[in-house]
This record gives sequence, C-alpha cells and structure tokens, in this order.
Amino acid sequence: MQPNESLHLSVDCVLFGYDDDGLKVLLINQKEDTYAHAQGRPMSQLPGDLILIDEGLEAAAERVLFELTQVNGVYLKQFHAYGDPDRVKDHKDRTWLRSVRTLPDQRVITVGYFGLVSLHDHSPQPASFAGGVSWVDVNEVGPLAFDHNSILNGAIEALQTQLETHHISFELLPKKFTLSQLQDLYETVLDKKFDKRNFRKNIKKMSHVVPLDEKQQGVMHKPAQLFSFNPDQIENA
Amino acid sequence: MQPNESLHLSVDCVLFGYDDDGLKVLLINQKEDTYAHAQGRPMSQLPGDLILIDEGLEAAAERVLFELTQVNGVYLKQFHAYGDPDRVKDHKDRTWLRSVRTLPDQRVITVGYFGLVSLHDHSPQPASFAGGVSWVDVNEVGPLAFDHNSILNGAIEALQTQLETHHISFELLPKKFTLSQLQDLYETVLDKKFDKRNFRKNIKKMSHVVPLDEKQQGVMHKPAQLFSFNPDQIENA
DNA sequence: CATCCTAAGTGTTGAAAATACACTTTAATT
DNA sequence: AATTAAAGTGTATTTTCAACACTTAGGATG
Repeated sequence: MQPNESLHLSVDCVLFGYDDDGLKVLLINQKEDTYAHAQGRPMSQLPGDLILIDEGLEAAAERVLFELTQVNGVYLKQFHAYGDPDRVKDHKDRTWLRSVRTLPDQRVITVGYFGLVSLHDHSPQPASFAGGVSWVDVNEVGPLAFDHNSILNGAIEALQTQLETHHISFELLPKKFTLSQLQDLYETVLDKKFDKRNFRKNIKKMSHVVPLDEKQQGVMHKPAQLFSFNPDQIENA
Repeated sequence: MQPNESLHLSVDCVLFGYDDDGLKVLLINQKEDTYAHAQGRPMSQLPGDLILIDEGLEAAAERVLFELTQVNGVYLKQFHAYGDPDRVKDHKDRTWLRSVRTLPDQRVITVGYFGLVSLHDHSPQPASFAGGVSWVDVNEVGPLAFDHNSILNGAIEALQTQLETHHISFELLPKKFTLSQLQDLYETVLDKKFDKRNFRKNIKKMSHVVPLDEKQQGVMHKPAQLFSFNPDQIENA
C-alpha cells in the first residue's frame, strides 16, 4: 500500500464573534435533505473546506471565512491539527458526507483555525448569502458533526491562552469602547470575574489602551469614558 | 481541478534529548549520493515520514521515532502544522526528493511534533540502526532541508512554553537528579539564569519533587541530595 | 593528617505585584 | 427634585519576586 494515497486535508474555522451579548461561534447547518437523522434534527458543524492544491493553510481558512461572511482581514490563528483516522467515519456523519462529497469514504485530516470578529460595529451577516449560517452562543452549542465539538473546545482554550498572553482584545471590541466593555470581554472569554478597580489599574499600565476625548452618550447613568487601541503600541511579543 | 488531489501529509519530529551536556536534537543526514550540493555538503533534516492511510497523527510520530531510536513511550506533543505550498519545492531540496520519493513533485503538508527523552540513564543510540542519525546541540544546528529550521524554531518555542506551564522536566532528567541538574535544565531550555536560592525555594513548593534518602556519590565536592518526581503529584493542568 | 578544591546548601530584607474592599459621581428619566 | 444605574476612584494587606554571601561536606593532594 502506498503511504497516504488519497487522503484529504481540510481546514475548519472556529470564528468567534463578540458583542455585549456574549461570545458567539459561527456555525453552519447541514441542509435539511442531507442531514443526519440520528438525533431527529439537523446537525450543525463548523465551517470548513478541503484545501486547494496550491493553497496555503491560512489562505484556505481565509477563503472559507470570506465565502461565509464576506469579511476579509479577520484575525486568524492556527491552533491544532486533528487527524484521527475515524474522525469522519461516525455513523451520524455518513449520510451528510455521501450527499456532498464525491469520495465520502476518504480520510480527512483537518487543521483548526480560530478567528476573531467584533459584532459591535458591523455585523457580518452570514445568513444573507447562504442559508443556514448563524451565530450561536458558545455556551449553547449542541452536538456538532464529526469531532467538531472537540475542535471547538480546543479553539476556546486556545483563545483563552491567547487572550492572556497577547494583546488581541481589540479584535473583539468596537473601535471605541468603555473599560466595562473590556472587562466584560475578559470575564466572558476567561469565564471568571475581575475586581473592577484592580482591573482598571492593570489597564492603565497598558500603553496601547488610550483614552479618547469622548464619552458615552444616551445612557441613563453616568456616561463612561471611551477608549481605543493604539495599534503602534501593541507589542506582539 | 479537484480540490487537493494528490496532496501528501507527513509528520516531522523534533526529538529533544537532554543531558548534563546540554539540549540536543535528533537529526538525520541525507545519504551522500542523494544530498543537495548547493552548500557543498550533505544536508541534515528532521526525522519525518508520510503518514499511513489508517494511522493517526500521533501514532505516525511515534512510529517515526521508534524506527529511529527503538525507544517507545516518549513524551510527544503536537505543536504546529506547516502547509506552505512551496515548502518542499526549494531548489536545494529537489535532488534529494527525487532520489527518495516516487512522486517528488507532490505537495506535502506536515504536522510537527516535539518529543522529549533523557539522555542520562539510557542513551538511545540512533546511529546503531541506520547510519547518519545523530544528536546535535540545539545551538549548533546548521541549515536544514526544507523548512526544517523554522519547524525546529517552532518546536523550541513550544518546548519553552510547555516547560513554563506544565510539569514536564522529569521527561528530560534521570530518575534521580539533583536540584542543580534541575536548575541547569531550566536555564538551558529557557536560556536564562536563575538565582540558586530563589529557584530552590520555588521547587520546595512543588509537591511532586520529592527528596530521596540518598546522596550523590563519587564527586569531589559536597555531595548533593537526590530527588525524584512523584508521578501521582503531577497535575497535568 | 592537614590543606585545598569544588559545588551544595541555606535566610533575610526590600520592592513590587496582587488582592480585598465601599462610597461618590454623573447624566438620563420620572 | 428625586430616582435610577452604572462609572469612577484609593488604601491597606498579603503575597510574590528579587537581590544578595557565607558555610558545609566530601574527595583529592601532598
């Protein structure tokens, strides 16, 4: 037997969207006439696709996301490759695979990328172009096709460590934001609470978070100071 | 064009070996009659192989390492997938590829694993089974084939963060070790110096490092207390 | 047997960072 | 004018980190 004759490679994207309502993931629904009936309802899955023969991995992830959201230039980071030989062989996934793949029995290794978009300013309207695409709160994701639940978990962990070690929060916030919004983001993603005063003390040490000459408007309480990120000051160390 | 028709997948292993002499990587030399002459000398590369059609990624990495070192059960961790479409198309690598592959022009995506072995107790003798395999000090690695220098760099970074966040040092030390050996390991891998007293204070807080009723012997200075790791106490958090 | 050599081993002090904690302020709404 | 709701602000305590130098044990040497 030839080593890895006819073995396929895909990327799967965990696109995180954030707004004041929480952290969401972009999921696509398998079409009604193709879905697995194991659970009696359509399965959702992460967006992904086979990579093209001359396409880089990150380029493939960008393509998949652009096709779904029409948004370019999203922050993207590879976090893990999933290669269990049986990862696409589960019974629940066979029906759907047979309906969309010319070679449904092929083994597929996939490389996971997570992406970050802010849903504050613009909301990428995924459903507009192809039906069955939607933002789902990360805490309300049901069973997904294939091993996509564990890919999602891997992505969440990767996002958490990335948020703790790199300055990426601005990817998920509006251009102008309040410190409460920033704190809420940290609390949502890391799933823990922070003391307001201590949190703000830490932020004030960060030179890349700069106060604007502008306040929140139209709120029926003390309006918050607005901040923005200074891209020059973001060390990517 | 079919998406990813004839695209190959491999694993590449960065096997780190450690002893009192420093941190080494296992490299293999391309055979004399096949190597690229660009530099006027044979190229080295990381051990790796195409994965078999029914083989998991980690299983493939284990197989590659076992074939080279006859050692089983080494600590292995996936760290990154490398998929640049041109990563095996450099001129310097063509000659060698043509000599060993039936399809030398195929695109190959590779998944990088790093492994850890202690060279204290037993030294896996790689050269014994197949010529041209050797341990090279990580600071003395020259130009490697393909993109293997960047894979190696990725592995070193991954090892560093893993050492800082997880208890893996015992994978690189003899079963019984002194605190100076442990400190040397940290200093070598992280490439920075630690204060002896502060370092020991931190170690004493770690319940998984346990003192033995045994001292170093045959050294011409005050013999050091020996320690070992208690596997039960190693939280893998 | 005394001396030397080498690395092992050991505590304290000051600085910095992390934590805990509660009241006042501002604008909009009624 | 009173109410509402979140914004904004400082201090004291604890914990962690960083800097620093001498004594000890055993082997080797003469």
